Amino acid sequence: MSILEIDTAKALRTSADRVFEALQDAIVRGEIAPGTRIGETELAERFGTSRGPLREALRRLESRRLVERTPHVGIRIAALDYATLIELYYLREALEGMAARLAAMQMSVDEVAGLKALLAAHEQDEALRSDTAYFQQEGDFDFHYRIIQGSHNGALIQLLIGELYHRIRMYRYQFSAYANRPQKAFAEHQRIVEAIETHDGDLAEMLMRRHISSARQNIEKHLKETP
Amino acid sequence: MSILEIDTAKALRTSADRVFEALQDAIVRGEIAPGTRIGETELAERFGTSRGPLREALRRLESRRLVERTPHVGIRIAALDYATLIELYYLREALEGMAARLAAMQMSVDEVAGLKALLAAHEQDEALRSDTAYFQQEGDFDFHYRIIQGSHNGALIQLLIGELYHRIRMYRYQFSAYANRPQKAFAEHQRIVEAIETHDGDLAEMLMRRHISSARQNIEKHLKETP
DNA sequence: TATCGTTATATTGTCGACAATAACCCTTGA
DNA sequence: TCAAGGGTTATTGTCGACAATATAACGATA
Repeated sequence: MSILEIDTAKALRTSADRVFEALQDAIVRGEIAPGTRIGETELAERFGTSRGPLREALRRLESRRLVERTPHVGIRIAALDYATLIELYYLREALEGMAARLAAMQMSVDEVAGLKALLAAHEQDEALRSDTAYFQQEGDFDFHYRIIQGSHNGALIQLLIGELYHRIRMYRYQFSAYANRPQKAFAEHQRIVEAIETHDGDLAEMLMRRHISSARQNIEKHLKETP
Repeated sequence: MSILEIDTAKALRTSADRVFEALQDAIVRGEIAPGTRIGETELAERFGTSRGPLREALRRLESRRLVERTPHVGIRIAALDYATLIELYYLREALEGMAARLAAMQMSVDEVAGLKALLAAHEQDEALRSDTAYFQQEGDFDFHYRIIQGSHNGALIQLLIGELYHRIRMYRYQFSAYANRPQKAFAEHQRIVEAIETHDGDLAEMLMRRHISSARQNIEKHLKETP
C-alpha cells in the first residue's frame, strides 16, 4: 500500500525475512516481555503468515540469542540478566577497541567528516546540553555504529552489527534506568574522533576501551544491588 | 540403524537439528565444494528429510555464514577467500587474547591441570617430534577451545565456539596447504599455559595475541602470491 | 493428603501439495 | 550474428493437514 511497504517488500522479499525483522524489533523494543513463552500459532497470525516462514525466522533469532528454544516445548523471549550484560560490555571493549584502532587507520576523509558532523549535531541536542540524557540514535546515526563500519573489516562488522548489536540494543532499551553520564560520554566520543582523525590507532583503541569500560563501571555502580 | 545414529537421535531430537549438524560438518570438511550451488530438494533427500526442517537448518547455517542465500534463487556453499581468512585471524587475535586473559584469572586448578595434560600428550605425538605437523584436534582436545572455555565468559564462548569456530575449522581444512610451524607453535602454547598457571592475565593475553599474529603472518607469507 | 500413574489436550515437528518467482531456451526481428 | 521478447521449466516460497511429543489435568492408591 504505502511507499514504505512497497520498499520493504522489495528489499526483503520473503515472508520469513519480514517476520524476522518485525519480530526482532518487537523483542528488542520490549513489546514482548523477556522470558515470555509464546506459541508459534499465535506469532504466525500476529504477523500474518503461516508457521513455516515463522519457524525459519525463529531459527535465525535463536542464532542471535534473542529467543531461546527447547525442542518440543517451544520458544521463549530471551531473558535479560545482569551477568550477561556485563559480559557483553567486556566483549564490546575488546571488539570495539579493535574497531577503533582499525578505523583510525582505514577510515576515509569523508567518513571522518561524517563522524565529526554527527558529533556536532549531538552537541546541539538540548538534552545533552542540560546533561539530562545522551540518547544514542540508531543505525547510521549511532556513533559506535559508524566507527565499527569504519573499521572496514567485514568479519568484525558482521559480528558486531549482525550478531551483537541487536542484543545490546535490547539491553539498552530495557535497562535504561541507570544514568548514562551524558556530557562525560560526549567528551569521550570527541577524544576518540580526534585520535581517529590523526590516525593514531593505539590511542583510539585505548580511548575506546576506556570509554566502554567506564560505561560498564557506571552500570556496575548503579545496578550492583538493584538487579 | 547403528548405535551412533540412535545416540545422535537422542541428543538432538528434531530432524532440523540433525540436518544442521550433518550439513555443517559436510561443509566444514569440504565434502561439498565451496561456491557450489545446491538445490533444496537434493539436500533434503540426501539427509533423508523434507524441505521444511532442511530450510530451518539452512537459515541457521546462513547465520553462521557457512552458506549464502539469495531469495528465490537458492543457496550456495560459502566461498573461501584470502581476505576473509586474514580478517578472521585479526578477530581471533582480539577475542582469544581476551579469552587468555580471562582464563588466567578464572580457570580452576582442574582445568589448568587438564590443559597441561593435553600439552604433554601433544608432546608425545610423532608428527610433532619430527616437526612435520602439529595437528589441532577438535573439540575438547583443541588447545584453543579449552582456553576459550576457561574464560568462563558465556558471551565470549558463544561467539567464538558457536559462531566463529566452525568457519575457522572450514578454512583450516581447506587452506591446509601452508606449513604450520609445528614445534614453534607448540612452544608458544606452553608459554601461554605457564602464564595462565601463574594467573598472569597481561602476559597470557600478550602471548596469545602474538601466537595468533605469528600464525597469521605465516599464512600471509605463504599465501601472498598463491591464492 | 501426597505421590504416582494414566489419560487428555494442546503445542511443536514433519510432510506433501500448490503458488510464485526467476533462470533458461527458443523464436523472431533487425 | 546479435539482441530482445515471450514462453517454458525448474526451483524456491508458502500453506494447511497430520503425526509426535510434552505438559497438564485427573484420578487412584498408599
